[in-house]
Amino acid sequence: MQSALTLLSALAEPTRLAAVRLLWDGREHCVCELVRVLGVTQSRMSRHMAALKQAGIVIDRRDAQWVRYRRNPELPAEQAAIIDAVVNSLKTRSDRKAA
Amino acid sequence: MQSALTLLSALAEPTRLAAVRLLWDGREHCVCELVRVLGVTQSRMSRHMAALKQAGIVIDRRDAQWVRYRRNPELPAEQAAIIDAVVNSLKTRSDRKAA
DNA sequence: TGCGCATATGCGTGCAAGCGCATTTATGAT
DNA sequence: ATCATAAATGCGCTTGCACGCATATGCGCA
Repeated sequence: MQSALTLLSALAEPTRLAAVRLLWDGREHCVCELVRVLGVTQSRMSRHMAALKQAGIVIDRRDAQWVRYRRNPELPAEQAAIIDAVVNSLKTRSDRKAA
Repeated sequence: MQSALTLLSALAEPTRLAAVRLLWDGREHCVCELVRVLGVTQSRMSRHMAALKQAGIVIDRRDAQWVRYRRNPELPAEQAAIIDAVVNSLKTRSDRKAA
């Protein structure tokens, strides 16, 4: 049950959920981009990305002065299914841009 | 995004997640049964069930001195899909009884 | 070497969540 | 009426989380 709780806790926060939604396009995104798009402070974004990484949801890669985050390709299928369902639920109506 | 966050926050707590797993058999369960099965105090269980009800995940029904909870049949499909995925992930290996 | 951009982190603060205990409220049985 | 069982709730406490600010670290370029 622990892994499910870890996953759910990681997703149950607005900034992190928004970040996961963005990262779920399968591509890489640097922290500075997320900061710009989501309109949050840098330290806040950095910490939340560290939390998502800690939860095993994303992985990071250093690229010059940037750190690029992306969806963890080794995420177990059962957990990926949960996130897919969550992200899918965000596609509904006004959720496309609403906070 | 709010409804997804509400749902995720409700599930991201051990006692509530355990309760949801039990209730996801589709049948009714009174608080006293959950207290016994999950081994938690009565006030704790009562509050957590109130939280799940508040989140729209379950509904309750008074039956004599008991209050019977069950899965909310009117839960939107996108949200039900999330919970289904979560509950399904709990079926893996040792998660059957582990806390 | 020195500068600038990107990212991480130490620190202190405020707030919300979860808890147990005790009590109250419902309901039914004797 | 009294009592027993079930459930909810007021209260106070503790803890963990998220936050911003300031600073440190990593990296490339001039």
